[in-house]
Amino acid sequence: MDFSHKNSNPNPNYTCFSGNSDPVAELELSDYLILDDGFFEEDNLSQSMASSEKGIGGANVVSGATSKNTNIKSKSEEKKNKLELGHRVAFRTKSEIEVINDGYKWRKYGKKLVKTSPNPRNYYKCSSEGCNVKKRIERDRDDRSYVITTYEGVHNHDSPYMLCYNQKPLMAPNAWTLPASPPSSSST
DNA sequence: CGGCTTTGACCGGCGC
DNA sequence: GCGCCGGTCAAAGCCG
Repeated sequence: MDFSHKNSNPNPNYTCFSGNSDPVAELELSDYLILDDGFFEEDNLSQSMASSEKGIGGANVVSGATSKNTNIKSKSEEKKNKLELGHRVAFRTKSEIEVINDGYKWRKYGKKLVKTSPNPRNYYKCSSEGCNVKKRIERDRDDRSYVITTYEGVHNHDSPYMLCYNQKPLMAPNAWTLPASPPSSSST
């Protein structure tokens, strides 16, 4: 697996976390799935995950769905973007905490109790300006010690941790704080 | 005071 | 056409 893509999906085992009492160190990545084009039925998430445990590591990171960097003008517009992006990734991690620190800054915008799971599903958006990536977090309905995280979209900026990692040997306490504008290194 | 979380309401899609 | 369900919005409250 290659997690080193600049703009690709977040890696739970991020290097920069080390030495900062990071929660990630307490979890283990159990499964990693690509949900591009939505071939994956969320309703079967747990079951598919469980079965996939027989052979972990077969998924490849699919990059190339460059973010449209669209400002949301309406719900329909957003849904359209979602369809255009069509770039989803889900993975299951064994963790006591639900919010996996993946190096990006997320803002919670919703919480919903869904039929497919006894556990509430939490909705997060990337709080970085212009970045329209979303993620859903819910506990595995079969094994609540696992957290299922689904990412939707691709970040059009580097992770704050990445910046930190590139600039400093140690992470500043407020490393979350992003510069006013995304780094110019983002794809154009 | 600013940013974030919480939570109920609302909206659109889908199945019956 | 109706009801259900998932996803999102937005106001209010909380916290640093």
